[in-house]
Amino acid sequence: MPELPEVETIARQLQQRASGNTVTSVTLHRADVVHGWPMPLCAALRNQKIEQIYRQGKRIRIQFSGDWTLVVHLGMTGRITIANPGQPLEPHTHLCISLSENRREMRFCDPRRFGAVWLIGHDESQDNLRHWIGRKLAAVGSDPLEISLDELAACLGRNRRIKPLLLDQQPISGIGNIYCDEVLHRARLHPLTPARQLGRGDVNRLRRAMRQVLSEAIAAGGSTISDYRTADNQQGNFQQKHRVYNRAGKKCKRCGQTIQRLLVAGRSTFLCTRCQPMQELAASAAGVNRSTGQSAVG
DNA sequence: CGCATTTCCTGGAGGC
DNA sequence: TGCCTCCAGGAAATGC
Repeated sequence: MPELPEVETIARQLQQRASGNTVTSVTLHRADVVHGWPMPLCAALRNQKIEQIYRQGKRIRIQFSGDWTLVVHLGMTGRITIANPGQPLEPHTHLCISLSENRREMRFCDPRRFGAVWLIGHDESQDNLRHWIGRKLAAVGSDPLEISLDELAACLGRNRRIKPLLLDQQPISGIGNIYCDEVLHRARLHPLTPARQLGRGDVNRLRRAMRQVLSEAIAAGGSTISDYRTADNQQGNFQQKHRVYNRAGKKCKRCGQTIQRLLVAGRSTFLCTRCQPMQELAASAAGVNRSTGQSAVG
């Protein structure tokens, strides 16, 4: 399940190995992985130079000369790899972009097809993005590695539980089920804690936990649970450092308590109830930002 | 508004 | 060995 660290790892490798290349040809094996504007993608990208590849939330943006940007969402099982000439096609390879340098190919492969690609203009208007890509995908939330304390506090001033809020890509983009649980354990917050209830100290801990967990995971090349591979087709290593995710029944690496599994927002949720107790309502009253408590109408 | 549920899809795991 | 069922989940749509 590619989340921020996996997507960042892939984007950095692609930027290093593919940018500067010119596209010599494009083969689309499955037309329906292209969402949005019904654009002749292959023709549009041929002979265009790849200017830059970077991450935005969980998406990879590939910027071409000639005003085109290819946005890729890897969904659950998506991969983008750089293949050498003659390397056999993996099953479920949907899009191949041939590169000028050493006849290599950039390949998008996605067995479960929860992923997709969109071709948009560099400066596509928000109206167009909403229309062709969808409201949620058009909106870009704050990056968990760059969000300020005040911004994070503002995101949390909602009447929602902390886990569904972190999984919502609208306010904050990049965290998925695995890193959500890892971050909440590191921050010692119960996944069902009402976000509005968090005090300044909690928010600070949450922000620090996000930065620590995500940057350590990037340094480890991401987490390989099943399908994830880097652009060089390597596995990540961070799964060995998971403290709660997929560890139900095992001992908490911090306190030794047995890790529990819950269902939150329809997702498997792993936590240590000793490290992440559900706080009493009264206990947090002192730290709550009351100024955001009023609901603005109109 | 928030939240649970369902939908899309395939491969891997477990039961018998 | 083989068949069956269940399960994983990102994000959208739907209903309460």
